[in-house]
Amino acid sequence: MKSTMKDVAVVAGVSVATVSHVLNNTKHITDTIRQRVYDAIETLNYKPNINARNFKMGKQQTIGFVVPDIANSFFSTLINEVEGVVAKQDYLLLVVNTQENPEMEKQQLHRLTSGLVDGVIVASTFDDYNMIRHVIPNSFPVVFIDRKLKNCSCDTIVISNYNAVYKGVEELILQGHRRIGCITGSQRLSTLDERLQAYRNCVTEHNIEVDEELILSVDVTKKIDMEVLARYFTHKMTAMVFLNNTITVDAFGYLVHKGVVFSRNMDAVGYSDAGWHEYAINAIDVISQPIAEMGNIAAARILERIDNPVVKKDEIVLQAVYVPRQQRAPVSPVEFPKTPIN
Amino acid sequence: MKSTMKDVAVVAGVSVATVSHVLNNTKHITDTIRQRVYDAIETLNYKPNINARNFKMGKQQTIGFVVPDIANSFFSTLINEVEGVVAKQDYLLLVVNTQENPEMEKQQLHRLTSGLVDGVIVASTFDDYNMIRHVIPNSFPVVFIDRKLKNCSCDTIVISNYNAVYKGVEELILQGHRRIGCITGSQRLSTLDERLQAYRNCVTEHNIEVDEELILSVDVTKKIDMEVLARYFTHKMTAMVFLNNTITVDAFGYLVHKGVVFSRNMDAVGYSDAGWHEYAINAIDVISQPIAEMGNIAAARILERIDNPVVKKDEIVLQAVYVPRQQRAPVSPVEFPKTPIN
DNA sequence: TTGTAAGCGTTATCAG
DNA sequence: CTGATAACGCTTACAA
Repeated sequence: MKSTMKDVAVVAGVSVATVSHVLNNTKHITDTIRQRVYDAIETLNYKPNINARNFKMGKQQTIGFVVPDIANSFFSTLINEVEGVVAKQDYLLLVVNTQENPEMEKQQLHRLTSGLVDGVIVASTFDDYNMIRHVIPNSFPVVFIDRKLKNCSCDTIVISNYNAVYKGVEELILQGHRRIGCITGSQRLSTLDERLQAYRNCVTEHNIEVDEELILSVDVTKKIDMEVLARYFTHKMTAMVFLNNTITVDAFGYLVHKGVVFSRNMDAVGYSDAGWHEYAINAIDVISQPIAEMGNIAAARILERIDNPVVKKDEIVLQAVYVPRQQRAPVSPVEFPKTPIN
Repeated sequence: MKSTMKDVAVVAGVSVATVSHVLNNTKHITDTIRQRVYDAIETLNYKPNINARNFKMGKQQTIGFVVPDIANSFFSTLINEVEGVVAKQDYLLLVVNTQENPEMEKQQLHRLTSGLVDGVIVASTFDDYNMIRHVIPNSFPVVFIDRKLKNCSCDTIVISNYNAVYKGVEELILQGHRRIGCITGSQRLSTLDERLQAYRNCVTEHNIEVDEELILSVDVTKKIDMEVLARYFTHKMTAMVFLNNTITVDAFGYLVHKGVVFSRNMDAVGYSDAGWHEYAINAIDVISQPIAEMGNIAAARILERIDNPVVKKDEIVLQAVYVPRQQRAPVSPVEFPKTPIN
């Protein structure tokens, strides 16, 4: 049977108040009594019921982090960043994984916000706050991250990739490329849409017609099917744009496997993030997102809102940056890869 | 101000008991009253305080999962598996990340087990239960996973890699390789030690002297430093063994980058897991761990222990399997890679 | 310095 | 079918 504070009090021959006070250092207690209490705790193997405490105090010292895909390195680095910050303030970060499933996200948000955590950071799969408004108590501390929701008056921290992608594509064009492929994803549209739009705009604004066959949309929660890639790469593109980290890893790996040597047979700009080895970063241009910064800001912000709840929309937009590879090897732009790709 | 059940009762003109009953479907309530309650809930925007409920019930419907490195695909796939199982039983899986830090693990275990969760699955950084015994209440439902602890009478589910690694190394030897390098990690020793031991034993038992220079130990929580790899690969090995997934990714990437073509210049056996693209799996032999099975078993087991706490050690050992690549290209065994590695 | 007792929001046991 | 009310384990005025 679990022992309670009352048991401890009895064994120590004091009152529960005293026990509570020695546990929380909230009043000065004689050393002798203090010792008696400690002894009693020891013999009873007493552990305070944190749940009773939280209930009484109305505070949990926990923060929830809702992510759509825990296996994506973008989110796992984010998690590590956030954890680093909140742990310092003695908060426990509870991570829940929605698996890109809106229904799950709703349920999990509901549970987290009804007493499990003091505040929650959400990388949502929804694009409209009205879809989840009813599961979140009014003025509950929430920070949305990575994706902006419509009709939402919560703090939101996102990364704009428009300029970076535009710059990256433009660079490819300036190198002479005309057939530039682009692989995007079908999920989390608001983030990927912006990037795809940058690609489209950049191409068009450089007087190249957008060839829809060069645009491939894949399920970013799965590995890309090799057959799909094989079919796609028959379109004789001389350069590629990969619109997120998992796409980059998969497509890059595929192409290398097929004998493509980047910077020679083909140019590419892709996403780096964690999980990447330097060899790849040196082979292609990358777009680097300020993940650490976003994590830090989100963590700081949620802590602030917990301390000081306030109904105020505050939207922070960080900028991804385009990082060209160091030594861009000379490349004959319109030349088709020497090693056939298929 | 947050509204309570009492407020709802007042607005609906009923008693708190009634409100509770309509909320929990625990007694038959007239439709009219039921509707009045629903209306009151609606107008007050009432959400039950889950914390008060949990406190009262002594049950959380949550399970904790303590992992050392959330960014490692081994653990993230495990998380997804476990989540799949427990979610079906209406449990919320709370993932906490210890970042391979024993002190953090201890604190987090302490907090989780003192009321936050009903049971906990732990991939521990400790190797001795006595180090954490005092933070876990007696007979609290715990399932250890991936790593076995000394002095521990909890359920434990591990994967034995000895046979698989032995088989893999043996295969390399049978192919004619004599200088077989091995990269291992300095953390989570009990798991990696077994694998390293398999390597050593296999080599020795085939009358090859173990060359300590061929064994490299790296920090598995970081990317492997390229300079370290460069130095290491001067030792003219003709085949490699990579003892976990992150090592495999890093070293494989490095070597490919340096122009090595696996199955031609070099043979290797490594770890696959998620996060891998097929191109790599086809290039080297892999050791495949039954991650999904481990996750499912662990989840089922913790649920069982929560329902029916029992002090009984039960140790389950799953077996990793060696999976040779399909078409092993002809390879001149002792030939040094044509492309210099450095 | 220590003890008494109220109360946090629910659930559940009784009566009505 | 519905309503009082005790109880869960703890914190915290306030009293002694």
